[in-house]
Amino acid sequence: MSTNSAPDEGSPWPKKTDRTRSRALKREAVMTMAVRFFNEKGFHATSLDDVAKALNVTKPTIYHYFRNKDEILFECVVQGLHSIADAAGRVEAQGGTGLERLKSLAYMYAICMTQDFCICISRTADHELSPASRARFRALKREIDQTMRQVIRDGIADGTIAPESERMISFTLAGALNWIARWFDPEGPMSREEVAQSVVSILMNGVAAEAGRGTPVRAPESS
Amino acid sequence: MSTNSAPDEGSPWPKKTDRTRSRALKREAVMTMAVRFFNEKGFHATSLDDVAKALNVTKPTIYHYFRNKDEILFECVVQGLHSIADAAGRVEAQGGTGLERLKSLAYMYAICMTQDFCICISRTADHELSPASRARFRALKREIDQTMRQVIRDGIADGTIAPESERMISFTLAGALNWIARWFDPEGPMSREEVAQSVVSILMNGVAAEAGRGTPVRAPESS
DNA sequence: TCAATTTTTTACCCGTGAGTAACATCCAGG
DNA sequence: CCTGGATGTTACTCACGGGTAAAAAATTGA
Repeated sequence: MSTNSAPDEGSPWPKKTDRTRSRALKREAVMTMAVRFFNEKGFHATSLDDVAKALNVTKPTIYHYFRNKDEILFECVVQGLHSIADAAGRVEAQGGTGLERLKSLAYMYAICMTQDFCICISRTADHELSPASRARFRALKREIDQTMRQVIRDGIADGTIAPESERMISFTLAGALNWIARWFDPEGPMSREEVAQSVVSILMNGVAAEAGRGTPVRAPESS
Repeated sequence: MSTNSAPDEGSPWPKKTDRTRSRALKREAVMTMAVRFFNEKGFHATSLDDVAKALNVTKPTIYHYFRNKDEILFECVVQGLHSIADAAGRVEAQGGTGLERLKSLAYMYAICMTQDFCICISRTADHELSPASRARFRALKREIDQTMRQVIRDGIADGTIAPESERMISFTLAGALNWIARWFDPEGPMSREEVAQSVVSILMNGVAAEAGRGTPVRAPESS
């Protein structure tokens, strides 16, 4: 990384490191504040003046750390996506049946969805991002989706997951899990762990009691 | 309605009716066009000039039929909510066990979520509405939620629905169902009926095959 | 202490889009 | 045919907010 040949072992830390560290810290501070606004008021309704004021600085200061508003949003969702992808990666490596791994994955996913950067994912429609960011956003989401589908396929293969369409299962799970971001309240009656536990259990075992399992849907007459 | 005392029985329809009818038709036309833009580009990113141009009129014409932009969005989501509430009402009246009624409700809900006005509900964050509209929006959603919870309670009482938390069940279902609005593509491989059928079946019966039902979630180590 | 660099501010520009005023047009009914 | 209401247009106002230029302030290294 460094261009000078002197060893980095010297006790007094090189200034450069300190500089970049504090710069990174300030970027983080901007993102943490911004994501809170985005989640509460929405991306469009949040002005960078709002964010700046909340950080006790002025708008151009923010532009010293980010190229534009889009970049801030993008880095927020990427941060969230990384935390989910990490969890997914850990689960993929873990042993067990397909169902066991899917449970772990869904549980971790649910936990993530109660935190700011992931909440931001769920609330961000991709048309809010610039075309370039949008493409990368979608690609990252697809990666996670692929991991999930692989686990589902494994589970269907080993007989622990019901042989429904893998595509429909992943959409259904993603829906229920992403939706958590919309209603979870950290001040509410249940902890994030309890919520995750409960939602996953419902998804895995279904809503029906043992008795009525497998009966077809009866739609009411007319449209 | 009319101030004149003459009977409305005359064969040639009174002009007043015609007027109000065409006015209503034009309001509808505006909404149908607007909702398409809202769903595709988002509410904030849609300008009324866009909508007007697509209808071959100018912006002030739209203001002749709606007080402001908020009113348009509000009436769109209300239209969607009414279609869901109607379905919910029909299901509530229908006989059968709690589970059977919940299945019907979820099925109808899913069908609705593939249509423009309901898609708009799912994509509309309530901070996009004015405080007044937002309150009514929430109230309508709560009504539907109450109906759903009642059905769930009935099902738990009659033993056809698993005795999980009614609140968690309704959130999980709502999430999976509302999410349909985000990914369903009428041009895609499955019809709306097939999608609804499949999602409902997964929700009711769960993802797990018979074998692995009821085993607890194992979270991967660390966070 | 002084020069160079980074960080932050003040003071702007400018495009966009909601909403309006005032004028034109079209139609009924007397 | 002429008047009044409904419908539509042109031509605007105006606030808001993303983004920038340039100067000031703070920091660092010598």
